[in-house]
Amino acid sequence: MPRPPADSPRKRRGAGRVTLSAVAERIGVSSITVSRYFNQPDQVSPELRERIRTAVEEMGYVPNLVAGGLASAKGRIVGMVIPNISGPIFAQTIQGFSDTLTRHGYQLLLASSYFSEEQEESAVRAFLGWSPAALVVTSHFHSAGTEKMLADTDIPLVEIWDYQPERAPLQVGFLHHQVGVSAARYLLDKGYRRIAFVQNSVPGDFSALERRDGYADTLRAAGLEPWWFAPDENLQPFEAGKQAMESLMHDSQRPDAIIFANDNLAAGGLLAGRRAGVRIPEDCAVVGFGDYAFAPMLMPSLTTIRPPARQIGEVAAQRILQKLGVLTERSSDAPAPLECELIERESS
Amino acid sequence: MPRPPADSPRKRRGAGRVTLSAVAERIGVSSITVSRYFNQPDQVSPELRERIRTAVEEMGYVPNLVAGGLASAKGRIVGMVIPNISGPIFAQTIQGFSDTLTRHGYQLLLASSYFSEEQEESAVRAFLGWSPAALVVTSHFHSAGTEKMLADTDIPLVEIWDYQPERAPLQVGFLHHQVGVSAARYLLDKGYRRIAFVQNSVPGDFSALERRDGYADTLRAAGLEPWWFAPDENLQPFEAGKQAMESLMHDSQRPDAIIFANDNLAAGGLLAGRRAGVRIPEDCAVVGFGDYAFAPMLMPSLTTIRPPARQIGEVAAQRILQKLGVLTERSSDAPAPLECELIERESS
DNA sequence: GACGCGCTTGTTAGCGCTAACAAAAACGGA
DNA sequence: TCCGTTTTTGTTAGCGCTAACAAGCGCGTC
Repeated sequence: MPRPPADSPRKRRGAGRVTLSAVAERIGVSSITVSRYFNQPDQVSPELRERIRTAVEEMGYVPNLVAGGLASAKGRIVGMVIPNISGPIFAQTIQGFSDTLTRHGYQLLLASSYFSEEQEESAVRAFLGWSPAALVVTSHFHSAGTEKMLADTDIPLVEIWDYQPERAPLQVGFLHHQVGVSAARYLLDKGYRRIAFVQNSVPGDFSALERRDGYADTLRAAGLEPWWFAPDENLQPFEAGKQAMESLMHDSQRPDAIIFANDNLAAGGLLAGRRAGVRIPEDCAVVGFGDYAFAPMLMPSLTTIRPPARQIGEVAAQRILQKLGVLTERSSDAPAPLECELIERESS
Repeated sequence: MPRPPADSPRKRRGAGRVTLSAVAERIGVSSITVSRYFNQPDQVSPELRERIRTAVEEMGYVPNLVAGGLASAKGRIVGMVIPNISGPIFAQTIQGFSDTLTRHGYQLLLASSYFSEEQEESAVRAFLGWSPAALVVTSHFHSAGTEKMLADTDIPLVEIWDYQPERAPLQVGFLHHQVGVSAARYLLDKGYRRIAFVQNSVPGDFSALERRDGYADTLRAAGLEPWWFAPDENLQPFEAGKQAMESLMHDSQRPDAIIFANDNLAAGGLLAGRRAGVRIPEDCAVVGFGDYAFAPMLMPSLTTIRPPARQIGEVAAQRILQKLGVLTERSSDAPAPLECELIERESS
């Protein structure tokens, strides 16, 4: 069904669109009344409301949010910059965020940064041009330009994924360091002593390093020496995990447990281990991070730490809606880090 | 770092923002010249360009895209409505779409429909309010209201995921029916004869039904009787897959191969089969759809059909950019369905 | 009956930018 | 040198909507 070309006696600009004043004229009221019908319906008498509703429907009027945004200097749009969209975790965060926002009539403007500060900066700049009602960025690492832009504006900001007490009011996330601590402590409690860590192969993912540091601190506190393996940067996570497992199994200090920076790595590790005849968890326990969809499907199923991925999105949206006055603040909303959960399965 | 409150002698509206005319005034030109600097730089002399560049940087000017969009009646924003964001396949499509768009200076406005025509309609309505440069919707099933809105506007439209020859110019997707045919023919060629199909448990996902029909047609053409199992609608796909496998294994007509409507179902089937002592593929072959990330990690690894998920997003974006005149059409761009690939692994 | 109050509707003046048209400046060839 | 053409810059008039203020109206109160 091809669209017709622009209408022939075409107007100079904005051709063809049904406007607010057209609706108003049709039923003989002023345009501001129709505007109120959409924005503050209680201020319009029920009788008029009904007439407007009918006219809007008949004429197929769709409010021009661009014009509305310009006039009121606040559009019902929220920008979100996230490292990637298709990652199993961030996708859930986006979904939770989008669902909560949409329920309250806000729209989501999305861009991905691939952990690059430059891409983040250009996304933030573009978003600011839309005068969004709020902005969401991932983590607390930003370029100087981004920081400046964000500081120069009054637009509410939320940082997700990480959590830092000193920036608490604007953060919705969890303590990555604590994740490393939990994983290490869990393995120590089970009696493992030669515990290695496998880093993420994605450059720029600083939160993975914080998890590693949590692991390292915990081992040192127990009088043990932490050590980690860094896979080649150009490898896909699954391949990187295989490489790590193969390498660690040939280490003179062969570990009896491995913490992987994420489940993709761990899945690769599991496979490489199985191929090399390593019994898991008897010879070597494995713990991942992320609780990706496949974690319970693996063989053996994967012990992992589940981040509150969807919850982060939902809470971030709630926080924003509160700042905008759409949601009234609930009493128990003192900023606090969200909780991760250790899911124990067969691999440990 | 708390934001300061609005500046004290606050202006009535749009307080504090650096405007185009402020930049123009600063260097003593008219505002249209600065506007041209951003939109048609070649029309501005190099010397002025340089002065403007400096002023923009010093003043931290960020173009107001809302105002620009209103004035020119075309914003550099593209709306996309997709069933869900966190599904393993659609996430890749979104990523490919977003990446391609962003490279050309367009922004992505995203909403999810959860296969609901009503939610799709309200998303489309909201998007239209932003006068997007183009719109992307999933599949060709829309409510009457959606169809009407889309027909009443000149905004370029692309339908992704499905492909129908009769609507080809606006579709970017593949033939779901063909997927069912491929899977069935593949199994027939390998000598399987009692081939069952397991439906998706998500209501509204019509494309899964088309895959089933492709399977059924192929079996009938081979003189065999197709039959399928429909899991309970409230079950998660993984659980639904288990239920299906358990049920089919107790069927008097026990199948020697099963095609699952997607990989999540298949993964559940694999697990249930293993638990029940069914040898895969010796007792029963399994084929999925989607090539989700975990397909190669399962035990046994899963034979599946890989849809061109990311490619759909990229091609949709290219198609749009061509319609907008941003990308010049390449010769070989006659509309055609994209190709799926059968990935043979251990489960068959 | 005058007054105050709340409710509903209207008037005016932009929001910040760009399309269309217009004019001035630079250039080039006979 | 002059005129036509191209390049560069400016003027004007909105895009469609809403903030702020204003005004009309009905009602109850003293």
